[in-house]
Amino acid sequence: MGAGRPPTMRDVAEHAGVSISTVSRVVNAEKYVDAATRERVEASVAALGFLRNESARTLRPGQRTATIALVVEDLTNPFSAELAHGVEEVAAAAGYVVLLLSTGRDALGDRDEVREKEIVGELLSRRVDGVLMIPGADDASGRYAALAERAPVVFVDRLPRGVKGDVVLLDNVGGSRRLTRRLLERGHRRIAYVGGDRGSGTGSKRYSGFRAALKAAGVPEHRELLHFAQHSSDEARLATQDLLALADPPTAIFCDNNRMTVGALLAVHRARADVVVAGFDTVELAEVLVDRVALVTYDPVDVGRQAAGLLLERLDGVDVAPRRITVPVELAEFGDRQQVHR
Amino acid sequence: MGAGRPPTMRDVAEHAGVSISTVSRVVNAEKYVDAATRERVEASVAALGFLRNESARTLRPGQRTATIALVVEDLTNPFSAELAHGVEEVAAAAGYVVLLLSTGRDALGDRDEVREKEIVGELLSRRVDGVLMIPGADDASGRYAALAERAPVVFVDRLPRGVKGDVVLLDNVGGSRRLTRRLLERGHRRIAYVGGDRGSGTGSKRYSGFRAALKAAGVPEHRELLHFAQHSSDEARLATQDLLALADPPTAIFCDNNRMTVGALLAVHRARADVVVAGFDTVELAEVLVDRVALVTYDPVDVGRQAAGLLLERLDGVDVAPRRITVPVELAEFGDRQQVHR
DNA sequence: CTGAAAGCGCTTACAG
DNA sequence: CTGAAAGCGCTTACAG
Repeated sequence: MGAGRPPTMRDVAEHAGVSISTVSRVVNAEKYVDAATRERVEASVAALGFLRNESARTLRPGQRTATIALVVEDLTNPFSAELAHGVEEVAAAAGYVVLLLSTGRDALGDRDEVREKEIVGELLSRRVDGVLMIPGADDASGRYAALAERAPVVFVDRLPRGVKGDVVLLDNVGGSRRLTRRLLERGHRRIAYVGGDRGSGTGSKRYSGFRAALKAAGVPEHRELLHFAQHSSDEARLATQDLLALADPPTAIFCDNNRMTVGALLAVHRARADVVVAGFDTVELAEVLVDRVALVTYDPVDVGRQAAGLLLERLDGVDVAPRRITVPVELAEFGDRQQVHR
Repeated sequence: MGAGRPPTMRDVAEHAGVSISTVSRVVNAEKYVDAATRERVEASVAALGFLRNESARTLRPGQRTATIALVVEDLTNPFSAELAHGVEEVAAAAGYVVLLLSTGRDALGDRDEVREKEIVGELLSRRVDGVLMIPGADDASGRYAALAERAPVVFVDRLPRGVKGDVVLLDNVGGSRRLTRRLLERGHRRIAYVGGDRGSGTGSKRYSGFRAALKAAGVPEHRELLHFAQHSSDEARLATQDLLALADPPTAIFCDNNRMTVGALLAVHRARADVVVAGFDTVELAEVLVDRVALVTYDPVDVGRQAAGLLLERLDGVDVAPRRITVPVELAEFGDRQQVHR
């Protein structure tokens, strides 16, 4: 490891007996290079194991770094991981490379703003060509706007308040409403809600869909059935445990993201409770989990592909007003006893 | 988006009325800068929104790119995603950024060598400071060796034949052996094996552990119970289906990675079969899945942290013989009917 | 088709 | 403590 100084174009030029300009032309596959010269240079490139220094190439204004960044909160969430997969796939096919940054969360479960500002600086310093980002809820500090001013940004999953830019969204309201309506159709009237961050655009959208469905059906919400601000599957598990212990427990539990669903499934399984677990997001092996599960599903890989596609278009010079793609979602039911039967 | 040319040190120098050298000193927090000068420069940096161009900095020999690369096969595998999380965490804390590359697999389920060579070129061109890589089984083409010659590489999960370098391994043989022994202790004698890529160091290690346990117990292997080369959970599901349909079906099924386990769980669940599913790797919600599950578990995030740690040490100049870390694994049983009872 | 030269934005001895 | 100058490895007009 750590060999000597890597060969430069100058080394190649000397080896091939041509000028640096000519080496550059060959390396960049330009036309108007004599076939024999080209061959000689290519032989030297191979002989020396020359690989163009990308930092040097990038230095000249107007040159791209061929790098895009993906900023997520936490890659251990399958949504982020699958998203990243879709992004990488599309980026690689277009000759881009992906820089991966995690924002993490602070002790309260909020985005770490300091870390996010640090990340924005990092991205701008490195002159990435564009950024894909799952943003926090708002942009009070102006960090997203500052970023978007200097580089094309495509937001994923939500658009922070006060920022404009391309965005790829899920049908959060529609998905929640349809799932809730389905539960109502099955006869459920006491439907609990176990939700994550209510401040995140995503969470509030999903809750509003849930609410709209109840309202449309004339079914009242029950205070004691609503649990917000659960920050982990473990917290969701405990919340669910509480719900199941109520004198008049819910017959269905709506979970507003995959972490919540996992927690609820665990609690329901352990209690051998007779309740439908309904959730937004795919959970692997859902059908094997609990007797009765209903999910809002979609393909996070596809979300990543679409977001990367939008960004690449911007990088190719597409200069139109901010665009919005909404990825459709589907309903999936598992277990044959979805109906309420109490 | 896409503002004008970003400000350079020269702009800052003019704005502050000092030389470029002085700006550089301030930006790099060097000593021996007059306090007043420093303040003036810092004010100009803030006023102009200056961010040092990292490509330019990097150009000078001996300067780091502060970039490490992580090369995985497929980020949709939770192992890779959690690994990436651990890597990013440690890298970020040390001031490094992570470039994420996926090799993918070709139609036959093998590593795409062409893509891997492309990736190696990309990494070297970008002068990443170091590389973390889950390698393919061998290095017939010499691509890993070529990479390791020019940059510090830490291999993860397996060391390709014919290459030397630091490596972080799991206790594949030991984990498989212990799990298999446990099954034998529970009375199982007909234990099937559903395995992925047998050529990958990982797969062959896990199989040899399985085999060693059977041998030690004097239990013969049965040809019809061995299914190798399953490339997806779906293939594993079908293989399991076949196993369950045998005249004399297995009482336990050993799955050699998480994909296999998922497939087996689905098949067993659908068939309501009375069989223990045993597997290497964690599968989320394992306890909720099937009546009887036994797993070899470990923390992939920790694997990532350890691998990144080794790499960072190399980058800090640690110059010792190739090192090997083996991450311990644990056994976890779910369900209270692990014993064979037929 | 090819080369000499300027310049990209930094860092780093070298003077002072 | 500060500045002028060289140089990192490329690309790109500009001549020829």
